[in-house]
Parts: sequence; C-alpha cells; structure tokens
Amino acid sequence: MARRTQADRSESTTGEIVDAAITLFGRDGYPAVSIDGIARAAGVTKGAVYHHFDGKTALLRAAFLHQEQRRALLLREAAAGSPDALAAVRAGCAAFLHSCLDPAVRQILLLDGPAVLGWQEVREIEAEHSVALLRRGLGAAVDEGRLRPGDLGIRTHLLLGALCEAGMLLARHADPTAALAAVTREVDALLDAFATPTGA
Amino acid sequence: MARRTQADRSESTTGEIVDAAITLFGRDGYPAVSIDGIARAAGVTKGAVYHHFDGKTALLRAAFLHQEQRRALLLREAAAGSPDALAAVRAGCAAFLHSCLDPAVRQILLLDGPAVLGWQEVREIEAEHSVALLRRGLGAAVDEGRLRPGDLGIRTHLLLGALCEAGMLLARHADPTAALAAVTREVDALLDAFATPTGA
DNA sequence: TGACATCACATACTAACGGTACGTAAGTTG
DNA sequence: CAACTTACGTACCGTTAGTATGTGATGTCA
Repeated sequence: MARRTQADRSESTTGEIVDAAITLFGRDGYPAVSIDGIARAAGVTKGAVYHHFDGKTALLRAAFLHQEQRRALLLREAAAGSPDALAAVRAGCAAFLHSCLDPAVRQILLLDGPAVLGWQEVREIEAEHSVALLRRGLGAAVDEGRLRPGDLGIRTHLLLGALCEAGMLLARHADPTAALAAVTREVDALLDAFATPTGA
Repeated sequence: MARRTQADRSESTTGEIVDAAITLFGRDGYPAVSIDGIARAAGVTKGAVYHHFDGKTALLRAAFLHQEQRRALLLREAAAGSPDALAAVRAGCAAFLHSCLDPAVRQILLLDGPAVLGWQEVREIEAEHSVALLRRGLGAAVDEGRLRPGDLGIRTHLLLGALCEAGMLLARHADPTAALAAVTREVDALLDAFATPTGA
C-alpha cells in the first residue's frame, strides 16, 4: 500500500508549492519573493516549480485563485441562514471585511493581484467567486423590494471598491478587530444608499 | 545670456526624467520598465537617474506625486464655483472619474502606486492632496446640514475606494466617455447614502 | 585669475533573479 | 520488457537593479 502514483506526487507537490507561494507572497509581497525562495520553502527546486507553473505570474495566479475561493467560501457561510437577501448582503460584507484582517489576503488579493495580473483578470476571477455572491445578493435584494433598482454591475463594483478600501483601512489601526465594528457600521450606512425608503 | 547654471541643469534633467518615468510607467507598468529605458527616454544615462533619485521606487514615487498633484489641481478646478459643499463634492467626484480616463493615471495612481509604495504611503500622499479635498468637502457638507454626521475618516475612504474602482471600471468599456455618465450617476446615488433626508 | 572643491553626469562592473535547456530517475503503457 | 511519459534536479544565459569610479563643467576663494 501507500503506492505513490505520479498523480499523487504531482498533486501534493503543486499543493506545497502553492502553499509556500501564499505564505511568502502574502508576507513579503510579490516583488520581494524569488522563485528559488518558494521552491526552497516547498522543499523542491526551481525546476519543479517551472514544471508545474508557467512562470512567476502563474504562481501568483494560483495563490490568488486559492485565496479567492477561500474568501468566497467564507462569504457563503456568513450569508447562510440570513432571513432575507439584504441581511445576507450585510453579512457577506461583514465577512469580506473580516477576511481582510489576514495580511496575506490584503497583500495577494488587494495589492499584488491587481498590479501583477492586471485589474481586468483579477475582476474576472472574482466575478466567478466572491463578487458573484455579492452581485446575486444585491439582485435578490432588489427583487425583494429592499433595494432600489439600478445598474447592478456598476453598483456591485462601487460596493466592492468600498469594501476593498475598508479592508486596507483596517490594517493600519492598532486594534483592527475594534476598527472592524466602526467600519462595518459605515458600510451598512452605505448600503442604505440603495435601500428603498420603506426598507430602512 | 542663457547662462545654464547648475541648478537649471539639475532641475530640467530631473524634470525630463520624471516625465519619461510617467510616460513609461503609465504605459507599460512598473515591473516592465527598466531604469535604462527611462534614462534613454530622458536622453541621459542610468548614472544621471541614480544621481537624482535613490532608486526605482523613488522614481515611481516622484511620478506618483506628480500625477497626484495634477489630479488635486483638477479636482479643485472642478469644485470651484459650486453653489454649496455637496455640489462641490459631486463635481469633485466627477472630476476624479474623468481623470481616470487617462491610462497613465490608472496605472500609476491606482495599480502600481499601492503595490510598489505600499497602501499606507500612497494614502498618506493622497491625504495631503486629492483626498484632503474630498474629506474637507464632505466635512463642509456635513456642516451645511446636507450630509449626516458620522466617522468622516472612514466615510472618505469608502467613497475613495468606490471612486477608484469606478475609475478602473471605465477603462474596460468600449466607450469610456459614455460609461462615465452611467458611473457618475451611480456614484451620485451612493452619495445620497450620507445625505440628510431633507437634503436630497 | 589660478588652484581647488563640488556638482552633474557617464562608464564599467557586480550580484541577483527570471527563465531555459538538458539530463535523469521513476512511473506508465503496449 | 521495451518504448514512452512524467516529475523533477542541475547548469546555464540574459536582463536588470544597484554600486563604484572616472571626468568634465561649474562655482568658490585666495
């Protein structure tokens, strides 16, 4: 037993490489991390990295995707069990901000991702995960009559931009967890911009 | 006449270096630009660049500062002559979005700046220029009773984040100038979030 | 006004890093 | 078991950020 098939090896190796990439990129930032450093942290050599990934940007892409999928999962969990769509959106926003307490999330998802992969690609990836949840939530809230109709695409992006900025804002506070409450409050107030008069 | 003093030479050389940096960084992005490339575009050698600037990041810092000062100037001009503070904020937001039609502004101020200089430093620079205008405008609108009071620091950042995201959003439209109208409309709606019930 | 100091660069070089070429052992398939 | 593929390791190349040093023009002072 315990036969190490090639697929097993490949999968575990790529997994460790991605883990190392997330750790190093998340801690030191993309430009300060060398591929040799990632390889060393993963216990392999640069050759192994280049066998599994096309290059340094592909490495960041994998790290970004991993973090983004995880964030989408957290958003889903936070929104589950909400009484209505607007409450789900509020819970999702709170979870979004909470995820930004992780420095690696800020570094990879908010800073290096857009700069290295480009804004366009980053938003396309997010549009399939966390941002899709946000957008669907806003749409459902409109359907429920809790939010005023409007251009949902633009509105989602405005909210996303505010959330990303708020997430970075948390980091520079001495006590980010305490700041989380104040920021969440203002974000809730912002959501009221699109609420129907009766819905407040 | 036309005595070229050393201070003159120094000033004009640094000016051309910064101009070249803005052009190249703005077109190709920070990582794809070499210092030799900037030096060549400025008509000097790498030695001259390193004589005037501490390194590549200092070069981006100078480009960032230049663009940011220019943006602050545009915001001031746009807001001048507004009947009240809230109108001034709306005009400033529109001008902010308009400035994002320039690819170099997006690349340097929105993408490379935060990634290379760090979010903290970027926001500190902006806090002395365009963001100061935004914040003072919001404060004045609160004083005039047009906006609900609240945490002005957080609120300014939420608005800034939404504006930056909206600015990037403009770029991927086939006709950015047309999209500008739709985005500006939604941003105005967002400002209503903080407007007093009577102020709408 | 001539000697000397300083400034504004140019040139030559080093070290590090992204990426490629190639070799090899382990695994897979007919 | 032979032919082939996969999963790496090793050695190398080109580029680039940064440094060390040289040089000529400019400013200063006796």
